[in-house]
Amino acid sequence: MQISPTRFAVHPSSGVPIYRQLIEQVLALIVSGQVNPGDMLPSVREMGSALGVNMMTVSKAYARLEADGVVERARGRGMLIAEQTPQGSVASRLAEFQPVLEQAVIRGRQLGLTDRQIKELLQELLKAN
Amino acid sequence: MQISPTRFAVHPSSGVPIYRQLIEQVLALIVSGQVNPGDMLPSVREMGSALGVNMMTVSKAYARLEADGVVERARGRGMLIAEQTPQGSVASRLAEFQPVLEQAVIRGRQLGLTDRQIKELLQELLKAN
DNA sequence: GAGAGTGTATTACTATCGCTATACACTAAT
DNA sequence: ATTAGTGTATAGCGATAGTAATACACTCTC
Repeated sequence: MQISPTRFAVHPSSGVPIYRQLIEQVLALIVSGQVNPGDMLPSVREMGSALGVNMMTVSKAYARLEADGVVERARGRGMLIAEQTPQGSVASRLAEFQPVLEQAVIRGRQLGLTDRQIKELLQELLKAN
Repeated sequence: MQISPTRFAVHPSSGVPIYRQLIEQVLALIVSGQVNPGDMLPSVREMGSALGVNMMTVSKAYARLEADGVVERARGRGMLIAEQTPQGSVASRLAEFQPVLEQAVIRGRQLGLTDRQIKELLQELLKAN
């Protein structure tokens, strides 16, 4: 499937870098199952002109995603969503994930949320996706 | 209580800015109950020389914490841990927390972790602190 | 009021980041 | 081979971030 650039939107003055917004949106599309391995991302020129940003900015986002094994480059043809095959043992992936979740927990606690509120929100988020 | 500077450690070449490392560590000490409202942070000079960084770097961390209401400045005396009284309704705090947790969830999914694994890790982290 | 303890405003230097313009290299189809 | 489509290397510009040196302002104690 050809992924339409209308699936994406950036807010240049949001403080969040454009290329990072694109990365987040691609990842979100993948983990929520809206796009699948083999699907093709819009070309850097197409995406760039649709969003009003330079194609190199789009390329930078794609390059990061490729480095993380999220997409694959098909030379001369474009970028396609890769088969999502996590590397390493479950234990090592959990170890990588732990500090991420831990920071979120600290923030939640600092906001004065109860354990229960945190758990319920997680439950919702897991269900929503 | 006077908080000892030996409770802190920074890794200047870690890529994470020093002042940000300090902020994280102060927050972690608070949410885990290891320090309490009224406790005094090390002076910027003491902390700075103990960690081998400039006192202005420490001051920057303290300033951020103060702006977030985490610590209070006692002019001429030092910085002390503030009473942690979250502002705003529970709903607004949950709204603020949601994107934070959501990003963590996306990362976990991308690492190929199951909902169950994510929930169990959260459970552990909540219990640990 | 002097001294020793606080934090901070100012200034400056460096490195990195984020974005862009342009020219190049590759692939597929004609 | 040519063409039209891919992504990318390179270089440069502007802004911001991170750290530091110095001088200042405040508070408490004596």
